Amino acid sequence: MIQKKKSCCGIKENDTLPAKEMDLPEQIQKELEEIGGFEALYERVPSSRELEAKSRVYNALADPIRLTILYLIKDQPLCVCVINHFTCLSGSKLSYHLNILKEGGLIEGEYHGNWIIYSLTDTGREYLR
Amino acid sequence: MIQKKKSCCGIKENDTLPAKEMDLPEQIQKELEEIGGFEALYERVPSSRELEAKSRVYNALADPIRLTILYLIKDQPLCVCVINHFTCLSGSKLSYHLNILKEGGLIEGEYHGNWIIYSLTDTGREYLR
DNA sequence: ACATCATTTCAAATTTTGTTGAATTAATGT
DNA sequence: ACATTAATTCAACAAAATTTGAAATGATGT
Repeated sequence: MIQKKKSCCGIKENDTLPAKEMDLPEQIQKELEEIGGFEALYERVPSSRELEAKSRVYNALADPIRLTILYLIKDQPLCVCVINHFTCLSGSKLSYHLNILKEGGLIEGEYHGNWIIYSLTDTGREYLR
Repeated sequence: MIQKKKSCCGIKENDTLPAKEMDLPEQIQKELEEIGGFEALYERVPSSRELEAKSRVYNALADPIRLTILYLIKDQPLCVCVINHFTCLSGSKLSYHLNILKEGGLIEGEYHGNWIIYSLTDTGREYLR
C-alpha cells in the first residue's frame, strides 16, 4: 500500500483523530467511523500525481475552441489548414490550442509533405463524448 | 435540420468550397469529398451553446483541488469542515472551489444544523472517473 | 437579543491563461 | 542556394482565474 501523509493543519501525529475530536454532524460522524475514521478518506483520493494528470486532461477539454477541434478531427484526421479554415482563428492562436491538446495527450500531429495532420489519440477518443 | 453559418474568413457565399480551392494533402482532400465536402464538417461539431456547456463542466474538473473534493465526497457526503480538515485549505479558498463545482452542477450542498453537507450530483457521479 | 461556530462573500493582490503580430522553423519544389 | 507555403514559436500585452484576509451571513444555543 502506498504511504501517504496522515496529518495536516498543524495536528500532531498522535493526536486523536479529527473524527473523534471535531464537532461534526451526527450522520457524518457515524459514517466516518464506519469506514475506519477520518484517515480512511486518504484511500479514496488518488495521488497528487494522478490528480494533476487528470486535471491536465480536463483542462485541455475545458475550452470551446479546443472542443471544436476535437470534434472536427473525431472521425477523420485533418491538416491544420482545414481546421483553421473552419474555425477562422489566427495561425498562432490555433497553434496555441493545438499544443494544449497535444500536451494533454488528446491529439497527435504528423508531417505529411508540407502539412501537419492532426488526429485524436486513444485518450482523446476515450474522453470525447 | 439546424441552420448553421456556412462560410467564414472572408470567403463569399458562392465561392467554390475550400476543399476544392485550397491546396490540401491528397488523402484529406479525398476524405473530405467522401463525406460531402468541407461543409459536411459543420455537422460534426456541436452548437456553440453545447460546447460552452461542456467546457464549463470540464473546467470545473480541471483542477487538482476540485478533483480532490469530488473524490472525497464520492462515496459519502461530507460537511465543509471535514473536507477542509482533509485538504488544509483556507475557508474562503475552499468555498471558492466548492462554488465552482456547484456552478458546474457537479455537487450540491444542504444545511444540516450548523453545517453544510456536500454531495455529488448525478452529473458529478457521471463525470467522475 | 446576544454569543458562537460553520461557512460564504467581497475586494484587492497575485498568478495563470489566452491573444496578437512578428519572427522562425520545416518541408518542398525550382 | 533560394523562394514558397504550412505551421510553430516568441515576447509583449490583455483578460480571466485564483488566492488572501477581512467582513458578512446563517443556524444554533443561552
